[in-house]
Amino acid sequence: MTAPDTAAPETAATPSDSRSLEAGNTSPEALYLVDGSGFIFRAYHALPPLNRPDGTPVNAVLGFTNMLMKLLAELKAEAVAVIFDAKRLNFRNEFYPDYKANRPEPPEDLRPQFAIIREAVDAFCLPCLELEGYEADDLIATYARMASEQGRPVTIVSSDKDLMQLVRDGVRLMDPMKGRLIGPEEVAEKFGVPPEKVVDVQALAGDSVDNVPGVPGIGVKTAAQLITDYGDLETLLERAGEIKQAGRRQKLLENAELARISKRLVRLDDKVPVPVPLDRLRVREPDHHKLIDWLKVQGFRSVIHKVEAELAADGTLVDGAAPAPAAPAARAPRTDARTALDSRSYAPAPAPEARGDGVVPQPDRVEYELVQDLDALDRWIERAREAGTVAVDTETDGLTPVSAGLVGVSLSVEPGRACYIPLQHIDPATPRGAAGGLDLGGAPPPPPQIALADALARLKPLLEDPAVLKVGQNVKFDWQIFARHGIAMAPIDDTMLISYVLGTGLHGHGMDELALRHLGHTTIKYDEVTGTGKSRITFDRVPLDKARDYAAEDADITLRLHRVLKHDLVRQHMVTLYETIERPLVPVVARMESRGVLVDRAVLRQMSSDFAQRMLEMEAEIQKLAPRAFNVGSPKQLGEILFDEMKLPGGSKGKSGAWGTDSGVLEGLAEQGVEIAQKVLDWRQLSKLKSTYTDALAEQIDARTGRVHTSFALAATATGRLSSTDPNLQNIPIRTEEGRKIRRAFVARPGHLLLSVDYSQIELRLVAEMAGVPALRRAFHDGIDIHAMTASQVFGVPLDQMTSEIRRKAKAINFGIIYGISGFGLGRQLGITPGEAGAFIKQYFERFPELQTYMETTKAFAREHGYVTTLLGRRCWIQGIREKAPARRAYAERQAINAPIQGTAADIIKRAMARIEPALAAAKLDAAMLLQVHDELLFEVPEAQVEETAAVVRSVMEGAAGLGVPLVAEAGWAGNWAEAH
DNA sequence: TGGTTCACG
DNA sequence: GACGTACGTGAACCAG
Repeated sequence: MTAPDTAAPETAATPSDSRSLEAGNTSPEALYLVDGSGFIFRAYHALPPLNRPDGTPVNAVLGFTNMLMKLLAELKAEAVAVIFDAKRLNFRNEFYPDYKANRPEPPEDLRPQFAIIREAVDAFCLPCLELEGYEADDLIATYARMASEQGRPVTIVSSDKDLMQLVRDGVRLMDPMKGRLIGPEEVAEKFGVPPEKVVDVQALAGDSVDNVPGVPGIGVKTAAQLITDYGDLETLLERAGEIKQAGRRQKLLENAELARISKRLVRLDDKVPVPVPLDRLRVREPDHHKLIDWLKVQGFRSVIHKVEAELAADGTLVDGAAPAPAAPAARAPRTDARTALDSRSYAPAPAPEARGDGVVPQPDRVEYELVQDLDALDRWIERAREAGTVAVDTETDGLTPVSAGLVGVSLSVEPGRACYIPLQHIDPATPRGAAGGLDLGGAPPPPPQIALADALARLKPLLEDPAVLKVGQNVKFDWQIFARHGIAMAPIDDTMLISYVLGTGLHGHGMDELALRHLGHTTIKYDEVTGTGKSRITFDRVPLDKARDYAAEDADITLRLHRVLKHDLVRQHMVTLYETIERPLVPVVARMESRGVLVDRAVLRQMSSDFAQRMLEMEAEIQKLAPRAFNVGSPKQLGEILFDEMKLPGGSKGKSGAWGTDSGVLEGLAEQGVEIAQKVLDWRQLSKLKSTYTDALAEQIDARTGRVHTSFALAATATGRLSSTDPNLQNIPIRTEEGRKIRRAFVARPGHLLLSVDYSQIELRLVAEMAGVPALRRAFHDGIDIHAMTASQVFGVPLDQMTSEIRRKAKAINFGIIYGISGFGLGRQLGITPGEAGAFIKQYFERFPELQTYMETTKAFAREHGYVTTLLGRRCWIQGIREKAPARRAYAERQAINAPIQGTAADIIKRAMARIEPALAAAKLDAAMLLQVHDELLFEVPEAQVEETAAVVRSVMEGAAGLGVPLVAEAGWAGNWAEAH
């Protein structure tokens, strides 16, 4: 295929088009070459699904149209060509068939948009080019060379890094999404070599996206170093024997030919036969009737409005004749209003998991089977074995993994095809209490289903088969259910965790949300199946056909999500984090939850009644001090009493119009001798302890295990931390003496002790490491009191003259650094004015300039990419970092500062957790990990093994990161948690 | 359901 | 100079 008939620049162009050049125009005409193919995908991912009135998907078309308008309006380009890839195969495939072979087919709803996008180019009267046997990039390279030789400036509009090799003086790259210009300097920054050597670097480093092999084990950094040292690829390969590092030398010697092939793959051909002469690439005034008609067909009403508004502003009547085709400048409407595409450039970078390329062809129809006999089950197991990957989901009669009964299992091995195996269903009409297999006479018989034991006996070998990958959504739950039936599910993958790794902080990772986001599929909701509220039934009472539709869909969707997300994981280079940090944690945390922690109910009960008693007394006193009776537990009423009726000073109202009565406010009043304020504070503390801890915790003790089983959420936080719910065991009191008592109720079982090991100052150590602050690093190396050291440096007080007051200030600043410091926040913490706090911060940064640089660099990175990264490579997406409102942006910037620190600490303890179990096993120790509290791990240990266990755990924790700054873990043990610290 | 408060790291 | 604040969580309670 040559130039497509939709473009028709040859027929429309007249000799007059090139007049300005022939007339010897003094400023040579700038040429813009638009990488159309690259754009289609960017536009597709940037916009949500969108259909035109006839149902045809057009989200990529709209994105593309907006981009074209913006380009023409903002750049006032005179010469533009939009260039597309012709076909999947090109000359590169002749000598390397695998080139781009890992590129999946484009998504189904993108395919029809390719032709429409060419219509768009035509509607704007722009040349639309492609060349069979070559890629768009080759055409771009050729035109760029031709124009460059005529001394014309060239701008390549693309975000494809493969085009960076074309950059030179007079040829620049423009990233249309970010609006960033890329010249030789930026290329050198990215590749570590000047543009003309980019191909050599790429040839060595390879490219997994395009399936360019490169030399295994050599990345961009190493490649740039080698090319810089040896000058070019050929010289390097000839002299590879001289390389000192044995591994690198061997790799290069072995893979020299691969590198040469890679170079041929990545080097663009700048001498291809162009379909349209260079001087015909001109912008012409679009035919507005035609343009608007076309926009109408697409249903792009907002674009039409903009075109019309612009034409009216220009005095060009829509009804009037189109201006002469020879008009040299683009007359496309200016778009001041933010288009959908515009807004992308202000929003966070495109979601990494935005599905690129239809990895999963979505089925037109689904086939969900009810499996009620062993033959059918065996057929499914066989299919799973053949496929090597099976999505698994369990249905239970409860949400608590330690007690929920297994009701059924669903499996899927190919998109659109799944089964549900009911195992413990009962007839919906069974009277409550008659379940459980006991024949109480009146109960109707259960529906036909395979006996639980028989089914599990067949499933066990499959679920434990090392050659079959079991995929689940929140697979920790299913793992626990199966574990209770003697099945150790492995190996596993978890779509929720993959999604989390790709989009930490970007969105939720529940299945319903993921199905909608990636598959455009609305799932059947659990509530629709079981009902809600009082009339909710347990899943074992759901009629089988309904249960099948719901449960099989879960497995089906999980499998389809797995294909999409696994692919994105590779593309986003997040495989390592997922496989080394997140996935190994699933069984570890599952075991922690299943073990639970022993809580002494008697201690809690005693405390509850003690608290209740004291609260009653306090409340009586409070009422006596108040002008009238009120509800002490109501902040609203308290505020009215204190500030409206008692007219106390220092009150301020929040945005909801209510008086603030938080502890800070009450403490202020108490200091002035307001008795009621202190009493309310005391009452509140007890109220909190009683309702949130002593009462609630006692209720959470599981009837069958006698222990408390929290649930650790693996994909909940924006930084990579775990969180704990039902109950939250990560916020058990410790800071006050009264609260600390609650920890005495957390005990070890007979013959055991609780061992607590926690990282000392891990976040501050990470700051020292990541920001590279020599003074801080040295202090940690030397084991100096870090806050005192900081105080000494910032306030100029020698260590031996340090006072606790000065140290306290330095400590507050150190913490402030971790939180993304602000004068206001620090001032509030220290009880000084924001101005005074600002002066401290300034002094601090003068002493530790690396910190300020680090913070600025981090913010700039977040602004550019939309995310920040931890030391182990986790990406934390920061919403609002490009917000114009200063307050919101400042908030996002503080998050951007904090996330890499908090997130790295989270990564490190996760890695330690995964390593501790094998380390204990190797040392023949029987300790059991029970809880993780961000920088602390709690174990239940046989008394005789405590010291040895402490040593093993400390050593694993301290060695979990391998940093320059030492990590220190401290251990303590006792019969209860309060004293183990 | 949203706002407030407060427990933890 | 305005913006409205320290970062990350979850649970209980009140009030509408």
